[in-house]
Parts: sequence; structure tokens; C-alpha cells
Amino acid sequence: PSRKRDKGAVADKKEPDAKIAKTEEGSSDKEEEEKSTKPPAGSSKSGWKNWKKTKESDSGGEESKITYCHWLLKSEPESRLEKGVDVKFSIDDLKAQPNQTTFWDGVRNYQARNFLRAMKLGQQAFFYHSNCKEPGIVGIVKIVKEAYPDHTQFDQKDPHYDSSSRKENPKWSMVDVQFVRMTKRFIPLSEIKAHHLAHKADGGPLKNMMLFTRQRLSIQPLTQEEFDFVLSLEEEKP
DNA sequence: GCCAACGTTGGC
DNA sequence: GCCAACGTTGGC
Repeated sequence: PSRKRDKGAVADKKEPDAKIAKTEEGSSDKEEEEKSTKPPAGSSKSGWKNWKKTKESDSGGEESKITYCHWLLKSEPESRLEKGVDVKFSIDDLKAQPNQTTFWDGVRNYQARNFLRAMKLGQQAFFYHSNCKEPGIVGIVKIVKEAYPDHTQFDQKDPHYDSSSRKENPKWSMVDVQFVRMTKRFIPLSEIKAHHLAHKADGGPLKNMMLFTRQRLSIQPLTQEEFDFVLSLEEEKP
């Protein structure tokens, strides 16, 4: 699960426009809670080392730590029932919410959750339409509230109810996001993928993009370079 | 609708 | 802790 449902209006408030923070990424993909700065010692098959090693630190001699400050959020724009509940949530649905803001509930994957928890106020994310006729990026949103417990994990009627989660120590988190703008044009997955493939050969900015290296992750970080490159595509002719 | 990718579960 | 079975994601 990943999603978002069309009921997540959030009470409005004006947040002071946030500082664009740098994100230190420290997530793991396993069950444990906050982990410290170091990766699991000998972890072999978890996804961590793969993205951990993708880049040298830019400050010379220090611990290599990728800083992500942009994100990609997947959501399904077409109706689909999950336990009798329609999980459709398109960018138009987001625009229709009060204050064009919603909570991003329903994430039930540890790695995705840890990325949610790393999100900082004011950071921008691509809104990606998945599982539909034309998958791709349709708009930009920003984080307007950092991670807090996802109440739908305690709701038995919710398709993402988790009976194993305790109120005292909630497993799952969500953030609030607000619509910023549509991209100047639809940026299809196929086009991003073509660049990814080319960049794998020539070392370009999308060579490690998680859309392709962590295919099923519904919440993904992007480096500044990845974000900038993808955004530059909106200026090009289709 | 098919099915590849890949995360999770549970037997041992 | 291994790994086969199973379930889900999501492109095509």
C-alpha cells in the first residue's frame, strides 16, 4: 500500500513559509525505529547499501551521507477498490481539498515510512500518477507538516488498518502536503526512463534514480541533481 | 489482465 | 537465519 485517499482534508492554517532544509537521510528499511547514523552492520540484502554508496560525500573526508531534499510521491489517479474502499487520489483531487492540502496516509512500507519521517517543512516533491494509463509526473507539492502518527492505522474500517500497531507506539507516520503547481507539461514515465537508461551509460544525473532502482517504493527521495534534471524536462517539447 | 519485481511471512 | 511461498505494486 502506499496511498492516500480522498478524505484527507486537513484543517487549515497558514504556515510561515518554511526554510528549505537539507535532509540527512538515515532510514532503514526494516522494522526498527529511529536508527542512528550508521547503517546496519553487515546487512546484505536490505536496500540500504545500494543507495548509501551511490555518492561520495561532498565534503571531502567525511562519512558519505547522501542528502536528499526533494521527494517523489506516488498516488493512483484512477479508481481502484482496496477492501471496498476507493483509493483513487489524483492531483485534481488534491487541488479540490480545502487549502489544497491533505495528509499523506496509508504508507505501510518501512523504507517509505522512514523517508516520510525524513521530510522537512517546505521541501518539494513531485506528485506522480501511478498504476494508470499514463504514469508520470503531473505536479509539485510541498511538505507543510512533518511526520506525525497516521491515524488510519488504528481505524478498522480503513483499508490500511494495522492491528499490530499500538497507540502508545504507532508504527506508521504521515505528513501533510500542499499543492504548489502543475508541472508545465505532463512528464511521462517513459521519458524519464529513457533518460535514466541513457544516464546509466553516460553517467548523467538520473543514473541512480530510485523510480527505477527501487521500483516499488511509493515514497522516494531525489537528489538535487535528479530533481533539477527532471524539472528541466518540463521546458522541453514533448 | 498479465506478470516481473520485490517485500513479507512462516516453516524448518 | 534460510528460503520457498505468498502477496502487492505497478508498468505494459
